[in-house]
Amino acid sequence: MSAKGFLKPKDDDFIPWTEDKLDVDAQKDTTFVYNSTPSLGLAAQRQKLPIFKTRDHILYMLEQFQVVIIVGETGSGKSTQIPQYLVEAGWCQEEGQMIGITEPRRVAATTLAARVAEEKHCPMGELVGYSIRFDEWFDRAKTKIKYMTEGILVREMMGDPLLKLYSVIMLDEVHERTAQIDIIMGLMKKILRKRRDLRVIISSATVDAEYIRDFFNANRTKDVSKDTAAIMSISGSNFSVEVFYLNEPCPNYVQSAVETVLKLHEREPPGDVLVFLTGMDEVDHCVTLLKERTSNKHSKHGLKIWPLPMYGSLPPQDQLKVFRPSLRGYRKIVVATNIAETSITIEGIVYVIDSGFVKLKWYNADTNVDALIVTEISQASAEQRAGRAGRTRPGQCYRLCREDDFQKLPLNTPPEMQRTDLSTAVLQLKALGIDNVVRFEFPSAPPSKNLMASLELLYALGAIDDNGLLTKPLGENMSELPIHPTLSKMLFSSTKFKCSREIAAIIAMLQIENIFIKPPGGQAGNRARVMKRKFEVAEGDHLTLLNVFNTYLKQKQWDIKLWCQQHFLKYKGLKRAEQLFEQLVRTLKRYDVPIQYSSDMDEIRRCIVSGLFPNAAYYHMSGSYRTIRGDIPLSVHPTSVLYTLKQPSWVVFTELAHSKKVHMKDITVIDPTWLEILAPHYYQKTTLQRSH
DNA sequence: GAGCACTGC
Repeated sequence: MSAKGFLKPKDDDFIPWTEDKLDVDAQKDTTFVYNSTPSLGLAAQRQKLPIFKTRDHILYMLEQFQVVIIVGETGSGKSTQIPQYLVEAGWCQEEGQMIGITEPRRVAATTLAARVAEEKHCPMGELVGYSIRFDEWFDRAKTKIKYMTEGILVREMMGDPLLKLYSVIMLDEVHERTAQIDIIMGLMKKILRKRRDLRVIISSATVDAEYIRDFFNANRTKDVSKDTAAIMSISGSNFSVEVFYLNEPCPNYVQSAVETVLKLHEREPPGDVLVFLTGMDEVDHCVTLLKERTSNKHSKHGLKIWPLPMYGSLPPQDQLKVFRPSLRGYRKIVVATNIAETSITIEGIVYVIDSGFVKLKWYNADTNVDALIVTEISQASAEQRAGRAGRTRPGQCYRLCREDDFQKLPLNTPPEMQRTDLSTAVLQLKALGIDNVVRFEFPSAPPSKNLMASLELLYALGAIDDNGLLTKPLGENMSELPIHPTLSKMLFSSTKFKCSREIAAIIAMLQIENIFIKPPGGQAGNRARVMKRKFEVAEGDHLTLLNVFNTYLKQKQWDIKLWCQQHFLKYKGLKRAEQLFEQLVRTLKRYDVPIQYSSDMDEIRRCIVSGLFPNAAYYHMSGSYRTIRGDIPLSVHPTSVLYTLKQPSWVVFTELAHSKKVHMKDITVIDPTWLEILAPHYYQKTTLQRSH
């Protein structure tokens, strides 16, 4: 059955291996006692889920252990069922106590809450509720099951350090190891020492279960009966997936993916295909190649192929196409970025082709910013991708590498904490009472170089003092805002420049990427360029964004969607910017910062420098920019308004994007004397003169 | 001449 060029691995259906391993471990830790309480009032449908037979087991484990790590595949129903079991078993009987469940994504929090509310036949926000930014639906008196995003729980910890509102916290999808979940786990370990009654359920899908158990296990003796954390596993309802490898390493995975699609298409029975590549360019290229190679060609099953791209920046109407079932006589080939690994699920996929690569954020301590780098995926990630083939029936996964090389891949993707800019996380930890972040028990310690760089930045911004303590009020106020510290500094210094309203607007706009729609080439492309030019100002991108935002607000009376369309602006993006803007204004008011309108563009630019001064660059005689500190060569990003204008001598930027070159994004033209005045502690006059 | 995916009182 296997397509040519692929070797069948030794009896290696990928699903059972984690499970077997973990089951053995769980058995070692404890003797299971099943109590036989009859489960009353449960819908028959719920009882059919694979998790149901382990219901009593889970409840038993929770009585024995403070922390229970549950390893289960998607489709086991753990995210919807466990909270209900807990309520049924009386874990929320105490007045006002709840079960809290964290999710890494907003959609997960809302859709899970909706499903559980439906199963419980209750209106949303009563017994079952959710809380995500800008949208919450729960009742302090009635809600017993609350789904939320991870960030929300971190915020709640700032006001309720022992999480007294909760009797059980369930952390879902912990294997994704977001920065927020690592903060939560580190703090949770401290909370558990103080609150013996609190229980934590950790749901994870991969091999890091043992690592997490050891992290939480408070038992330092050899006597396993004293363990406080244990693992149990739940089988899912996924079908088996047969895995194939290449005989020879492949030099070009896009090309190899195309060939694999074509071979598979000719030989294998009907069923849709999902191809994993790393970025938009590769996806578009692959789709083009597939279309070229297969015009009018039918497979032996009489099928034609229907290639579709899928990535985050694709217009929503095009994204929706991948969810449509294949037309009769067609085999759907979805060519996607990592978006299809966890964020979206496409039904009907039977074949997965995995390039083995992904673009990941990596912090660069030299430039002080995150860069996107094409990286080999981990084995765990590869399993997750393969699993996408087994959702409706047994599937196949073709890995575009040799099996030997696959075995050499890291088991897990490094947690976000070890890869990305830590300044926001460090500021949050300080606000959560962790004065010495170097000694904080991170589930996985970040590189100390990165930690030091973030402390240095926070110090330069004035958020922490000589002792590393949060300054009052600046550092404390900054930690409350869900934005990068350079931006929150900018916001709080806006009082001095009497332009808080405009700075809030600029920051809100910076949170939305690609506010300008770029139609694919031709006449529309030209019109879009003309429209964009209407908003552009020579001072740079920040003031251009302010211009767009202000003009948008003025249009409000009229048909705003049409206006956005005519000006090639994303209506949804602007709508969200407006929401963010209002939230920032509310926060400012809470701190008694007056909301001041300003039309003094120089003052606004000075205020921008007061936060972005660490990201300053000058025009070098070599014809490109250089960072003032470190002398790293930089270019203007093609989306910047400065790209087509005469290159100014001095700029500050918000972000860097690494591709072939390092590009500055969202730039403002500055006067170098502002750096001397606004950041004398950071730049010495001599450095600036040398650069000039 | 260029954009993995998320998130946040």
